[in-house]
Amino acid sequence: MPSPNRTTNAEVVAAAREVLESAGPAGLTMQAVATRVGVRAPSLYKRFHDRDALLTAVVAATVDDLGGRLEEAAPDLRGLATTYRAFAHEQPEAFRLVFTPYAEEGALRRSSAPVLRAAADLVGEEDALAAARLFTAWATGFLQMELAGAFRLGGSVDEAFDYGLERLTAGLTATRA
Amino acid sequence: MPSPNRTTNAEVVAAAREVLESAGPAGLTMQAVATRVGVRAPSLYKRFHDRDALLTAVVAATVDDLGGRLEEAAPDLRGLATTYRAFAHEQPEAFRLVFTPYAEEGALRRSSAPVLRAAADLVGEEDALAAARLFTAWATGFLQMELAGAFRLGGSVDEAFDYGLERLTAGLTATRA
DNA sequence: ACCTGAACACCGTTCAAGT
DNA sequence: ACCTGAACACCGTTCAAGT
Repeated sequence: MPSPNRTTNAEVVAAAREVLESAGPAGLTMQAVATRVGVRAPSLYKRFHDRDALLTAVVAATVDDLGGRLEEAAPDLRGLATTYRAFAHEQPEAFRLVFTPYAEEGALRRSSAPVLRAAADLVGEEDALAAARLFTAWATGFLQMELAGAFRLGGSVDEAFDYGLERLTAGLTATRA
Repeated sequence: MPSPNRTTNAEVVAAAREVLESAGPAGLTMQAVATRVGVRAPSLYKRFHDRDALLTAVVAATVDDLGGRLEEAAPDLRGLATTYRAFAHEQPEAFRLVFTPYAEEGALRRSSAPVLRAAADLVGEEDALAAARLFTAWATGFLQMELAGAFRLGGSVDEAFDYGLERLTAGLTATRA
């Protein structure tokens, strides 16, 4: 058996995540990833069908990572929001890709369990899904705007985050009109 | 004066927006845009420094377009949310780029005026900015998730949108804790 | 069975030469 | 003054040939 495996899928994905964060999506080239794991670019095609498939794997690993952090977070909306935001700040480039067509629904569903539980605690099982979507949409949008620099003008971003979280929670617990 | 202008910046941007929607970001090549306006790719560099500059112009035009739609919308949060969502469905590829580093803060600020007014009507001038950010973050995140297919499983997307809008409005108008 | 050099297609970009 | 063909660098991808 000549030429034993010189790398693994997991190692390639880890290298791709590092390249993504340090060089952005345009810098995430097959050659850059290959060099980092010590092979040549064509070898990556034995493991991933094409660059898109590698990107999909990168996003899946990112979502799993995020899901793990959320499992460890304080199990209420404030704890989840804080953890979610810290993750976005730590891995901004990968975070930007989480809600794109690169994300598979399976990974997204797995990572949303902690949010669903916190939502159910707050509003009951019946509205849990809609409440979780409200929370996730707000947090995701807020972080995308923050990362895009849409808050460059006016006011404290931290205060806007706190205000949003507080009003959102108030809305979820307010009696139904 | 030989070789009079064979196109204009506005025409190039309009062509780029069409290519973007029909072929996605990867299909938005300088050649595809050039062909559509009847010149060769190198000619575009007389008008835009590089592809990134063209993309920035595309996003600016998109944000201005969105701002105009919001100005014409019913001036409350429900009217704005409906218009915002219709725009995202009509130009999904461009919408995805609005909250990326391609967006300039100037355009974003201009297009946010209607949201700021609706927010001020609801919560008063003091909290208008934070309330507008809460609303915009939720709507943006919701639409990004919807476009990414993150709602493929479970429940009606329309109902989730209505629920979010209703709870959000309730939270903004609830008395402060 | 995995890895690689060589090759090809395609794209962004530059620039000298046209009109 | 704007436009273009030709050229270059770079990247994704394929594949025959190595071990």
